[in-house]
Amino acid sequence: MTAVEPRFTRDQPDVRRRKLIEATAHCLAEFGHAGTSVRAVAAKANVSPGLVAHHFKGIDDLIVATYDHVGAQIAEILGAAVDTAPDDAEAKLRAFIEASFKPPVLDRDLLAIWLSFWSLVRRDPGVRKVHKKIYADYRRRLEGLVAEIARARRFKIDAHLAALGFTAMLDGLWLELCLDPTTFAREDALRIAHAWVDDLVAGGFRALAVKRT
Amino acid sequence: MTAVEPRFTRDQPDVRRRKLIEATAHCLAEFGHAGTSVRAVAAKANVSPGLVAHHFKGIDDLIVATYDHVGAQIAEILGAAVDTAPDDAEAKLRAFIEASFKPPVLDRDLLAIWLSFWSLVRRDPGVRKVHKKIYADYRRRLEGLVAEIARARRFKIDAHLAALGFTAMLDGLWLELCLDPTTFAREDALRIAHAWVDDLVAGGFRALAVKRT
DNA sequence: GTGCTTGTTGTACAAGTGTATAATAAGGAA
DNA sequence: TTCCTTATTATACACTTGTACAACAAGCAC
Repeated sequence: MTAVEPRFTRDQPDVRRRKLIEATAHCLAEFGHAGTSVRAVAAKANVSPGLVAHHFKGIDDLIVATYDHVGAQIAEILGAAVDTAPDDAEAKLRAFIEASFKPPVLDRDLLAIWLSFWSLVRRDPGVRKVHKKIYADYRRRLEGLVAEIARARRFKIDAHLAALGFTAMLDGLWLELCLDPTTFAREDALRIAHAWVDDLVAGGFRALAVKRT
Repeated sequence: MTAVEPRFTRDQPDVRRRKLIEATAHCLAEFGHAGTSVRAVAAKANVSPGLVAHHFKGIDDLIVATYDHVGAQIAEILGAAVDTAPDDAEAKLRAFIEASFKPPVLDRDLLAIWLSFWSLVRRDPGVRKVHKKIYADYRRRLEGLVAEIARARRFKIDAHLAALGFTAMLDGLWLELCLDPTTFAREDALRIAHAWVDDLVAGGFRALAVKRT
């Protein structure tokens, strides 16, 4: 009854790919972009280096897949926060803010993934495409909420521009908070973001009322 | 009269360091973080690889020096925009905005430097220190202008928080514009940033009036 | 001129990189 | 069971990387 345990286990391609993607995320978090190589990922996944090449074109391809995967997770978390909030555009916008500034969104490890992905955007058209899609979805959701608030409160605003600015502010706060949590706290970021909504609700940003030409 | 030209020229250490720093900036812009090695920098500077090691501890040290150098340049450009603007806080703030969204500040090459520096912040305490200093200076200038506007217009605001939010928005717009200039234009970024100032001048962001506890 | 300091080169080496390859074996199908 | 597909391993190769080192020479002091 000496069960000979197999030297390795076979996985379905998509299962193995997901495991490799998760290993890549851990490597980026632990070693950064420079320390994330095919071999490092393979070691993290307890797998031979050759297997990585069998499933992905290279380390860049793997990072793109990781961004795609993690990006979808984040979008789902933020989406869930909006969906479970009361049926009111302002409440949903505030729920979005709350979800943005707590884990797992507010997370240094996540920034590490984002940074190495951003550094690929310029050189790789495929990467650029994924980045564009994720950000477009991200902005569309906020733009819809802003437009709905304006409609309910009966004032005009260029929701597209307003959402662009709001997205940038959230992004900037998130980035700087992940980079260096000592300069200001997440409570500060929350106050700033909520104050922006206060101002929007009060009919602020009148300068953005006219549709851009 | 066959002038034997010297095989190489000797530079003062600080001169050579600056040349290497500029070569590093070019490498980061052209090849990205992954393609910026001691050898690549040396080649770009028409210098032997060994010389880089003679002046800098390694490639990371060089990137930090590059960030420090370029960061000071940018601070100077933005500072000059503020200083040459009319003696009015609002005008100065708007001049700051204008300078932020045109070259050489709005520049993909600059983002490449910033990205590779950000990716070092987490791991290296020295890098963290430089980053902290540059951002503190950056925010202090904006905070001063915001406070002056509030004083002149006789309303209360937490200038610290307001400047934090404004900085984040400028950062976010700048980042996304450098990453992908096709989604929105610099004119959009300008409108958004100026609208924020409009709102500030009109006494917006009243939610930030109370000093944080 | 002469000598000295040190910026600079060229080379060498060990370690790490991506990738290709043949050999292996896990696990489902028949 | 037997066969077959292919996920997986192990190894090898050519290349790049950071770093160390001795030799060299530019340019200043004298």
